[in-house]
Amino acid sequence: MSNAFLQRLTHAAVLSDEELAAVEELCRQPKDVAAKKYLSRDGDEMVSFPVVLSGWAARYQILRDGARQITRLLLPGDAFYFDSSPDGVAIEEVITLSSCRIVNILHADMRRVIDRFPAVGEAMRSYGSMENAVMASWVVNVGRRDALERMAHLICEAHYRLSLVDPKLDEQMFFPLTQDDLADALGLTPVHINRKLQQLRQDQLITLRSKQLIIHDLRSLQQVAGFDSAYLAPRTQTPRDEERLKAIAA
Amino acid sequence: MSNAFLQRLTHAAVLSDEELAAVEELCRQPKDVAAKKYLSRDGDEMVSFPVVLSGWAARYQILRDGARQITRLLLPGDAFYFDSSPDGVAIEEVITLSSCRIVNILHADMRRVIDRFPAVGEAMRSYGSMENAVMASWVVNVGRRDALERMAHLICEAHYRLSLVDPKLDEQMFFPLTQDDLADALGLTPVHINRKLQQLRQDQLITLRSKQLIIHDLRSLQQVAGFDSAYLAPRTQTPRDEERLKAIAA
DNA sequence: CGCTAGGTTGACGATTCTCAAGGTCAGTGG
DNA sequence: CCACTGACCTTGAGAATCGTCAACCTAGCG
Repeated sequence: MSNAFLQRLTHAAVLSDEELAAVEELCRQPKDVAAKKYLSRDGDEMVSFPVVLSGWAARYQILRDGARQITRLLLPGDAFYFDSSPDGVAIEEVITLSSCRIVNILHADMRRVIDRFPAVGEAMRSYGSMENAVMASWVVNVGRRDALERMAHLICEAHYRLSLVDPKLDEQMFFPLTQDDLADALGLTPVHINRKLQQLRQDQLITLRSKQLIIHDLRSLQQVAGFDSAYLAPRTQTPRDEERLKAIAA
Repeated sequence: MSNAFLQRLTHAAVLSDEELAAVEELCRQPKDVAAKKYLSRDGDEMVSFPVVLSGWAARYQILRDGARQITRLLLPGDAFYFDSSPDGVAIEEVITLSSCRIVNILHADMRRVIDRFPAVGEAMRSYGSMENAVMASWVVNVGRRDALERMAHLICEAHYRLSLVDPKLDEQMFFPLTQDDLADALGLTPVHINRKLQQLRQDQLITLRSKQLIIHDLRSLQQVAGFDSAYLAPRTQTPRDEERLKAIAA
C-alpha cells in the first residue's frame, strides 16, 4: 500500500530516493481513527501535525451564534502543517469526516529531516503553495459563485485532488460529506443544499447515495462549476516516480 | 525607516541579528510602484516573489462572467511567497491598490539564505501559517457572516495586521479600498457595500473619507464583526526586538 | 422494532442583487 | 477661469436567491 503523503510530495517537488525514504521514516506509526473524532482542538499544543493517509477530514471554525464554516477538506495525503500560530497553539479544529488512517509527525522530527534534506523543505513549501491555492479558490467559490456552481466546484476539486493521489480513480468515488457538511463547507443551509443537489441529479450530472458519488458527466460538471484544474496542477510526475514510490513502500 | 518585512518575520520567529541581516540584504533594491499596477500576472514565470514594504496590494481572480474576487490583501510586510504552482507559474493576479514600495526577491536568493540559516525557513513557514489563518478567516467571513459583519471584520483585520507592523498606529489609518474593491473582497455588490457602509457610519463606528479611515469605537466594531485577533496573534516580541531592527536598518 | 442521523418538502420571509439614474469631486484642457 | 471628464459614491424600486421554520420521511442499526 503506497503512502498518499509521499505521493503528494512527489507531485510537489522532485525528491531523491533518500529524501523520500527519510519522509517515509516519519510515517512509521499510523493509527486508525473513527469518523467524527477530533484530530486537534482549539488551543491544543501543537508539537506534532497530523497527516491524513486515508479517509477524509475537515478544518472548521465555529462562530458565536453556533454557525460552522468548514475552511478546508483534508483528503488522503494532506497535512495539517501550516496551521498553527507561531507559539504552536492550534487555532482551528480538525475533525474526521470518515474513518481515517492518520500519522502524527513531530514538528521537531520534520524539522530535522528538512535540515538534513533542504529539498524536503522545498517540497513542503510547494505543498503549502497548493494549499494556499485551494484556500483562495474557496474564497472565490463562496464569494462569487451561486449555490449550484459552488457544489459543482467542490465536487470537481475533490475529484481532481483525489485523482492526484489515486491515479486509477474513475467517475465513482467515496464522498462522505453529509448535506449538513456540504452546507457548512459552502456557506449555505442544508435545505438549500438539498434542493440544489436534486438539481444536479436531475441534470444527470451526478448520483450521490450512501456516501458514494458517481460523476456522470465530468466535462459538463466542470462547465457548470467554472472549474479549471490549473490552479492546483502538480509538477508532472516522471514515469519513474510510480515505481520508485512502490520500492520505498516495500 | 525600518523594514516592514523584517518586522513581520520578527513576529513569526526569533531570529538572530545575523539572520535578520541576511534577509535585509535581500531587500536592497526596492522600487516604487504606482496604484493599479500589476505585480504579477496570470501565467508569469515566477523566478522572484514580490514583498510589499509599504502600501496596499491585492491578490484576486477573475471569473468567466467577469466577476472579480479579491482573495487576499497584501499589507506592508506581506510577501507573495506561497503562491505559485510547483512549476513556478503564477496562478493569480496581484495588483497594487495604492502606490507601493516593493522589493522583488529571487526565489533562488531566498533559498540560499534559508539553506544557510534554517531559522529563516522556519520564520517563512510560520509566516505562511499566518497567511493560511488569514485565508481561512476570509472563507469564514464570506461563508457565514452577513454584509455588515463582513465589512466590520475586514476593517478589524486590516487594522490589527497594520498594528503589528506599525506599533504606533492609532484609530486613524490609510484605507485605499474603493467601494468596488470592498465589494470584490467581501463577495458583495458595490451598491450593497455602500448601504452597509452608511450603516456603520450612522452607528458611529467609523468615518471613511478620501481613503482615510477612522475607527471611533474599536471595541464595538470588533463586537459587530465577531473579531478575535487570536487567529493571527504573533509571537510576542521581546523588548529588544525593536532596537535590534533599528540597528540593522541603519 | 423503535431510535436516530440524515434527507425531503412546502410556505413564507429576508438579505442581497439588478438595473438605472443621478450626484460629487478632483483633475484637465480649452 | 470654467466647462468637461472620469472615477467614485449615492439612491430608489423591484426581483431573485437563499434562509427560516416546521413537518414528515427514510434507512441503517442496536
